[in-house]
Amino acid sequence: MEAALKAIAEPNRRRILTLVRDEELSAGEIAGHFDVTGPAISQHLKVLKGAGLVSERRNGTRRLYQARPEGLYDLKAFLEGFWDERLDALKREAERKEAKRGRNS
Amino acid sequence: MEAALKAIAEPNRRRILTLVRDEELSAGEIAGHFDVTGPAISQHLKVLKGAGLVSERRNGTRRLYQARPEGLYDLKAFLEGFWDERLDALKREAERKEAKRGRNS
DNA sequence: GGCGAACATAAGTTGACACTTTAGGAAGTA
DNA sequence: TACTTCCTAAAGTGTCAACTTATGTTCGCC
Repeated sequence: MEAALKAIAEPNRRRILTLVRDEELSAGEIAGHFDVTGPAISQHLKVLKGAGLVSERRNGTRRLYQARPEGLYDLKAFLEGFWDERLDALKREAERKEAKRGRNS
Repeated sequence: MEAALKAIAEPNRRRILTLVRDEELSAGEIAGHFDVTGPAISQHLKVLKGAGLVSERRNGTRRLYQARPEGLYDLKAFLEGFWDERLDALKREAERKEAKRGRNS
């Protein structure tokens, strides 16, 4: 999760991710959407791939990338868990107070 | 969302966030769980507060912090949207191919 | 084999950031 | 007021990461 989090913390990488979410694009096509140089995009793609957020497929001299939503699964689970367990804690707290009030009445 | 993402990309800040998720803790109590110095924790708390991930409440000479799950809402929505729209795109793609097959048969 | 296209990798620069030590401010206590 | 506690603010330092230009590397084509 750490790697995925670091990866999507960078705005350009989030943009790349949305670009290749629905369609497979080559590195050059991706780079065409940005102001930075090709190598910069290449490095970003490497980070995204290392984090498991994109897949790479070679086709001749080109490399095609596409999003891999499973790579975000752990992060999604972490966030949802954060909510759920927080709600559970609040619930337990409320029940504890309720029980205390019952004893005092 | 950007700020929240950068904030939780740092491991120590994630640990802080889980520490104050269910109970309100003072800056000193939080710092007690880490090896780094107090000021370092203070800076992390500042970042978390700036991102809307924790609330701060003063009580005498102490400052009490607690997680604010709403601060993660945008990020959660982004991740869920990433899945949902991706699935929609795949569905549309499948339907398009299905229609094409129908015409050719 | 030679050549160009599409990318990746290498090397170097710059800015951000997580940390440190030092100093300052606000609240409680004698 | 003086003193202590708790914490933040300021200033400095080392490391990392995002970018640049320059240099491979791999593939298709003549």
